[in-house]
Amino acid sequence: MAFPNPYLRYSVVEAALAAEIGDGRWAPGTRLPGENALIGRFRVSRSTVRRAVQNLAARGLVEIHPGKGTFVIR
Amino acid sequence: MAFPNPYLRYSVVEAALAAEIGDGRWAPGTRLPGENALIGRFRVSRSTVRRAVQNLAARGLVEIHPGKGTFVIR
DNA sequence: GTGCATTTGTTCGTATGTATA
DNA sequence: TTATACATACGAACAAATGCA
Repeated sequence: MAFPNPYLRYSVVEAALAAEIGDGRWAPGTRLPGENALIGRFRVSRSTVRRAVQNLAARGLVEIHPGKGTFVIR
Repeated sequence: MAFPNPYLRYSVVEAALAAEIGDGRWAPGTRLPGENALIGRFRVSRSTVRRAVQNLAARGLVEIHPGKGTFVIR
């Protein structure tokens, strides 16, 4: 398929976070909510949150720092 | 069936790992590569890897420890 | 220096849905 | 219909890195 299925949970989470980063809801350098917070907010599992965040990292939107958190790049 | 079909993917993975254990590539007590590593190495799905490894466990070649890994017995 | 809490990393367990032969 | 195989998704446990009191 050419386009990712928008109903895939990790895609939903990823898109929501990417949109908020694009909107400037989080300034560059700020920390994203942690995995537990995202789990609560999106009502998904940790693995789903992790997949979404790792996709954002692969897209260059965030940087993940183990033990510290995930930070917005731009 | 008396003999497993060698073209079944899980049998291929199972046989490869069993051969490597028999060859001593992994000493007893060492940890096998995790499921994700085997997925990448054999280019199969997680369920296929899991089936292969569980067959090895049923044969007494490995011991599976959830949250830790899979370890060679002999 | 020690211990604890927080956060991300890793690994296996399980269930479900889809596609294929 | 059954068996294989893949992907998604949830959960649990263990582990490592970090920061702070």
